[in-house]
Amino acid sequence: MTENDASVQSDAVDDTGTDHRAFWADEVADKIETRDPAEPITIKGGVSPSGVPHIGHLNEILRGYFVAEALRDRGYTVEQVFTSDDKDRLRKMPRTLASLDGEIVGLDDVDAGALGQNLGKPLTDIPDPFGCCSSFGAHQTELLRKSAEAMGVPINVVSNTELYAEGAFEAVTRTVLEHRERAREILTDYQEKVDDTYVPFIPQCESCGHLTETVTAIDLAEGTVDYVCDAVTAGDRVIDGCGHEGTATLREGKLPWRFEWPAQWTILGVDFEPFGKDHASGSWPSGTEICQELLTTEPPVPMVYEWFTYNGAALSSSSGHVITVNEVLSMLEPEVFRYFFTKDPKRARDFDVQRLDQLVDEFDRFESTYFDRVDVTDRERAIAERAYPMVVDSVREDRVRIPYTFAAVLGMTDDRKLRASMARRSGHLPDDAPEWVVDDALARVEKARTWAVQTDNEYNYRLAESLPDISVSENEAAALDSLADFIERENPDGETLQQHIYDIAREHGIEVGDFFELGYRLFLEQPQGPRLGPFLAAVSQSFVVRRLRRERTPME
RNA sequence: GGGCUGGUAGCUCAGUCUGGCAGAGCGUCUGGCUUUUAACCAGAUGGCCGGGGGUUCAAGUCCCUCCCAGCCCGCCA
Repeated sequence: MTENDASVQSDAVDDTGTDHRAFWADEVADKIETRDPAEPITIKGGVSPSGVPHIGHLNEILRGYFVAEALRDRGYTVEQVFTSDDKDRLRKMPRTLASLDGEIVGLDDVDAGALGQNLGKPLTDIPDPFGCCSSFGAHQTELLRKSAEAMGVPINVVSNTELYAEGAFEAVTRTVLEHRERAREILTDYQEKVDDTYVPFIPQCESCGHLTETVTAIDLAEGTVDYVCDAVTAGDRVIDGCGHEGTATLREGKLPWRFEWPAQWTILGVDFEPFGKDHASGSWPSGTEICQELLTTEPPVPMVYEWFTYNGAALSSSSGHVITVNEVLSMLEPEVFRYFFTKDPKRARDFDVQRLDQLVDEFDRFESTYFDRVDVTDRERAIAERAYPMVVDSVREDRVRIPYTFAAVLGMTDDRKLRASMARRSGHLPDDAPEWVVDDALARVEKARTWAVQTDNEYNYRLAESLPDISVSENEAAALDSLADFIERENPDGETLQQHIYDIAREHGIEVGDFFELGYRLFLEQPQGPRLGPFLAAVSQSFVVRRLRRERTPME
């Protein structure tokens, strides 16, 4: 995230002398570098902000981020821009929406009519159903901006609508219309339904505000097109036009996506852009051809990324199967989620919430690799050396990570002191750790706790703050008292205590399993739990003793 | 139908561009005093590298072919 330590700059040139790079972002950076780009180097991403922004959209930001960092590390000035393609038409109702604080809501909870009555218009010409932004498009763009911010990626968010309004597209639009014959020819190689009537400009009806497609005349001298506001098809449905016949300037409308994308490259001078596999065999090749033949500019260095799935199924804004950046960051530290994006973009990846612990463990290992604390392959080391500094806010070797599942266990109490002391007593936090290390380590507890609650998995315990209502036999009572005495007297470590629990159970003729269960019920109000000895050893001694004696004193 | 991208251990994935002993983590199993108890440690287990064919001294890796999944070839991104 910050300046890299010069000592870890890795040229990653292997001993065969070829320029194979361990980290994919360096391979991309190589390609950009060989084109001798003007500074600042421009890296772009972008989405049409019509549904709830989800973690898949983050590819457009994070993939570029790592390339940007790789280039910055080589001394280049890099600007990362993100176009919100907010002049796009709203073509159907999203199933869910998100408030500015990332809360997902159904259509019932907002002024859905604001959207429904405005199908066919640009997103930025539709009122915000939440009423908080200047338009629905602005609201959606703000969500994306906040996602990038939450991920700690500095990007310049550019509104497409504003680019049109300030005339940034005008020259390119003119060029495209001048060469509309050639434009049509190019497109027919990629799309079947491009016919003689195709015009690469979509005017906006001055009467109803819809983006319409029936252009009847083009006057380039005047810089206008005439149109009829006919119905347009959007997906499987038809959006009616108002029938108005009018004239639009080249700013009063937009380019079709296939032209808009290369136009953005040209206007913004884009050197690199990552895109999803949906573009790979469609708008990317047509876009490059349009760039080179019509606009006589060079398309950016491309990179295709595979899509994520979420809990095994495709992410889909329209169906509502989404997980937002906010939701992820309630369960993961930002650096862990950034780490997720360092993995090979060409690989389809599932974001599996049930197994977030695995991702976090992997991150911890990645961190340990950087600090040379684990035995790994050369390749793993090379990637960690390169990518780790880009992933964390600052490189600090004395940082301590509590294992994620154990952090979830610590979430059994809300008491910060108790969390810290349990972490210390269990050996996951050094006694002399400075305050910032403790804060940092414990930051994971809330995240892991949220994960445990959300997935309701086996780490979702709650420390019973008051004495659970359970009955114990005389025999069991004696055993519990004896255990309490032992703990009070010996202050044993976890393993000693674990051993002693067995001994006491046997001494009192209680089934070992039953005695453990009793212990779990007493402390967790559940029949099972973590290894009881180490667990009780980690909790405050006086609390444990009182609880074992079934005293109704409040927790300290 | 045509094209693009993937398919490696039970799971998550490295390794494929540039051919050289099939890898890691997790899980599982076993052990850690007479002990089922989710956090620890040690060891072990784990594979038709999607199938088949070819090139090569040597193929997970290169070539051909087939199967499976996703995407594009309408709109939109």
